[in-house]
Amino acid sequence: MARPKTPMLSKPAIRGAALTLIDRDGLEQLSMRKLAQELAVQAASLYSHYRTKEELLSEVAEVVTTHIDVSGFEGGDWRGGLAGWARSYRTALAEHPNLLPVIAAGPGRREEALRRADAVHGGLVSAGWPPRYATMIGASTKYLVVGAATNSFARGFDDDVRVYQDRYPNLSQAHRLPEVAAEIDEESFELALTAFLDGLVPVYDRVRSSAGDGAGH
Amino acid sequence: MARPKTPMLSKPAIRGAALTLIDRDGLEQLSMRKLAQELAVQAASLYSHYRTKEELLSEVAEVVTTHIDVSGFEGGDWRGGLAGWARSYRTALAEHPNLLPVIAAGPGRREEALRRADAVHGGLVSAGWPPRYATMIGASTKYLVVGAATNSFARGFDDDVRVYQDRYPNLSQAHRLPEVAAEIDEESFELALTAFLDGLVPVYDRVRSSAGDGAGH
DNA sequence: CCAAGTAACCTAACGCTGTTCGGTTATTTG
DNA sequence: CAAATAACCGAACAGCGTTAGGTTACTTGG
Repeated sequence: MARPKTPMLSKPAIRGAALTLIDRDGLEQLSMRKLAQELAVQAASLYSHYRTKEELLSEVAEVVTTHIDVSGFEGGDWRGGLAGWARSYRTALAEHPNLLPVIAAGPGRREEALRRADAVHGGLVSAGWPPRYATMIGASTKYLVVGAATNSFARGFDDDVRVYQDRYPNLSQAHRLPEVAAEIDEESFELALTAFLDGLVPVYDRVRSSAGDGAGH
Repeated sequence: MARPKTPMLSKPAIRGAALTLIDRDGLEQLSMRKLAQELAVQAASLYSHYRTKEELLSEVAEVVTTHIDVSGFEGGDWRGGLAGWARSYRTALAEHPNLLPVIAAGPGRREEALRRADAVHGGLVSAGWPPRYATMIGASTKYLVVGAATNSFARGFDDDVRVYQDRYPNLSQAHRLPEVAAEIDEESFELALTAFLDGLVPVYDRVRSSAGDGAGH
């Protein structure tokens, strides 16, 4: 075949098929050949639209990143803004757990990811945090989200609960049954987020009361 | 060549060479052929000692895991125990950042990783936390450590600071310069850990004062 | 309106990957 | 002392990301 009358491929179509395959079969199972097959095309044709597989994955991650909400900082509510961002971030990752390694690899040059990082930083500074703290708090919150997602979705423990049964008495196996695993993950994340934000309040007060001491930026 | 008089390979030797190559060239650059070459051997010979590359990587991760210290829980000091575990965990990851994806993928069936998870859980329960909270706190702390390590070492942002310069005014580029990046990472982690532990104290008091209400396990 | 250029597909191939097979020989076991 | 096992080898398999070069449709400049 040569060039078709109507194009068979487009960046959105490729992205969509890639995300579908990743969601269904896992990140490692995605190959350019399989992806091409899904699109009824030869693998080499994909390179007319994306220069490398990495570039494609980056754009797929970008799409998912778009669903992260950073609007909660309005009105100077840094606590609510952070909590909303963190929950929305975690939800976005939860919807495409197999894509996590790509997203966790960092924003790189992805516009949407950078725009959001910028918005969070700006929201914290507007609420009164010194820029240096804003950087650290943004990073810390992301630690929590990415760490939680990694542990939850990367199948942290082995599926076979019987492995732990006898040898590790403290790993109460009841908590690791698949049925409750998701619930535990959710609660752990909420506990961590709440404790972290609670622990940040006195820091905020301390930092604010000593504003101008040279503790800023 | 056939079977040599004295064995050229051993599991520790293979593990060691693998870790060296991973540290030097990165996880993706490690292939069975390159590893074999480093050991002056053919790739197929490695399969006399390890069934798959995955099994090898798991054992390499196990070695690194061994350096994580969980001894700080003695005397019922859950706060000190957690902090010590978290810092030691982070340090172990920092020494072999390229191995992080393997370790973050979860304990799987690695003995050392499981033993440590068990020890942390036991330490928390001995200190008075209900088992369910012990599970969540262990998970949360790991979130922080793994998240921090992921963000720090996965080259979160692009090396070229100029990319951000104009378009994202809030991402104060000074904080992203390579020279201070490590410092920021360290401080962010400490801030997050301290805030998290501080935020946990009131939860502890609350949970303890209502012991026997049915809030346990 | 036609020529040149570009875009979108193709087939074929390159060098790489993890892994398996069958062969050879040294050591261990019954 | 025979049989089994362990530890190496060379060669090969299927699959990977990617590139080169070919063919044809659409778009653009003169």
